[in-house]
Amino acid sequence: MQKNPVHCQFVVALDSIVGKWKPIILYHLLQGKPLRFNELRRLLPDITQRMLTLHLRELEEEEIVKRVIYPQIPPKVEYSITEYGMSLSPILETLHQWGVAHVVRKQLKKEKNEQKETD
Amino acid sequence: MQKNPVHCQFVVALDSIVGKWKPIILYHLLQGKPLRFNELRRLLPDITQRMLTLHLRELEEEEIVKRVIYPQIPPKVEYSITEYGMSLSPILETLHQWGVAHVVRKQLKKEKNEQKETD
DNA sequence: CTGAATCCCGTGGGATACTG
DNA sequence: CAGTATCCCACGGGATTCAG
Repeated sequence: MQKNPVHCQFVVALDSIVGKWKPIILYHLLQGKPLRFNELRRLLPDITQRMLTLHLRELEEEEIVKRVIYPQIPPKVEYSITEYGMSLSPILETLHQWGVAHVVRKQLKKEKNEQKETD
Repeated sequence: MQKNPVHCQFVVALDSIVGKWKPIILYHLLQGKPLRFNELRRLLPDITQRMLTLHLRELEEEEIVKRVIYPQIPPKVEYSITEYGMSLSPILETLHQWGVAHVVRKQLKKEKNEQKETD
């Protein structure tokens, strides 16, 4: 191992971001408002409880997300982005912009192909 | 599907970048010089032929990487970054920087913990 | 409400051998 | 040299059930 050129550490960053639901979780938390477990669930209708907790735990582990437990019945837990997690904001923004452009590009290409077929 | 808020398209970008070896492949190709198949293999000592071809095919599919075949014996194939692929450069750079910082941060934390233990 | 525990499956990726 | 073709396995992720 450790053969990665030091100049190539995006993998590290990717590890923190990758996971089927992490991006969208981060997206919602980056809105700023702390969200309860079930609020997140509602925002991600297709996620299972299991995956939501797993991903949140991982993000918490890396101090990207903060978990606050209010000791009361019924339980209340709030998740929010940490200050450190905020540092991801610009890179997610960049990724987002590229993503949008990429989608547009693909779409244009598709239309061109369909154009050809009707020729 | 299609429930992703339009404002959250980093997934698209991530798809183009993610894959065990894609980042490092891109890193090498972004150096600018076209590389032959076996040159890439030598640069990624642990990758299998299979995975190298698979990842290159995927990158080619998205027009991030260009594949040029020189019809000769023995065969010669060169891979290079496309102009479009170059547009990934800034986001990889950003990811890289964050990755480095993240590693440093983790290291510092680890040292702090070890410090505590010796108290 | 916020989880943890099980069980299960598809697929990304590895090892190895073969080919024009 | 630059790949395919097979076979195989680990693991990320899903469905479902139980619990404080």
